Amino acid sequence: MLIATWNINGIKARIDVLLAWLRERAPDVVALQEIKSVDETFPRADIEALGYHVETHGQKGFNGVALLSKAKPDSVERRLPGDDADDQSRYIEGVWSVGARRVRVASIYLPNGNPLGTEKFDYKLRWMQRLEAHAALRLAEESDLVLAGDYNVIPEPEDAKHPDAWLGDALFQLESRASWRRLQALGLIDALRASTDAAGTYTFWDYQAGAWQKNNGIRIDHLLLSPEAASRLVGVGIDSHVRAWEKPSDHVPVIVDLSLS
DNA sequence: ATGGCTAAGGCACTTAGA
Repeated sequence: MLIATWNINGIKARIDVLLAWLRERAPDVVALQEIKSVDETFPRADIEALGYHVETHGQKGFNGVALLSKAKPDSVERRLPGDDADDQSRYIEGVWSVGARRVRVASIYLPNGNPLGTEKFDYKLRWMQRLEAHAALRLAEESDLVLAGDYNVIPEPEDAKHPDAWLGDALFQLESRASWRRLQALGLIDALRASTDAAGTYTFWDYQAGAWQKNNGIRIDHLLLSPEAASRLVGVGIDSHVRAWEKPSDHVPVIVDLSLS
């Protein structure tokens, strides 16, 4: 079962690229972030024509997450619990039956948090605390769980081409990285790091200053797996070639292959 | 100290991203 995450950076601007990648990869479940669209104007027909079911949690102008899947989910939940006043669309999760197993997949768009010293960074850290609490509840179910998304966290220095350049950035702050580590202390496994310790495995390259051409990237898009899911992990990939396509997102898809059923 | 680009809203430029 192929499960992917991709910050698409605007679904309407990226529909052709998305359809081409869906045809090429034929993933079973796709977690999208930054759809930058309300639910009503999400281009669902084009995606449904390829045989995908579409669940959105959109917002006007920015943010927004979605789940695409070959099979219709048994159930879907929107919003990360823990703050009823939070009206930013950054979380959606679904459950699919695969044989006798139940697989839960979340699409997460974690707040960027810049600039430091502002409410935005506080919001990022509070959001991460809420994610920790929610992940702990889900892990207690002891079943297949994939928390996929744009975490906006550079976990370690080897996850950036120029780590020093990120020292003053919310993505590489000790507090952000500490919360990331606490998620793993709960039992979640970083799928990419379960398969390789290689440096230079990036998922984002800025549009500016020839970052792609210089491979000046960072790894911020992640799939965290429950122990049950991790025991079925048979492959991890970063589809970095998509970054070289016409009109690309600045993020690329990251994908895991789970051997279920 | 310095975001060089891109998307969206809405129709000139601002906000947001990472």
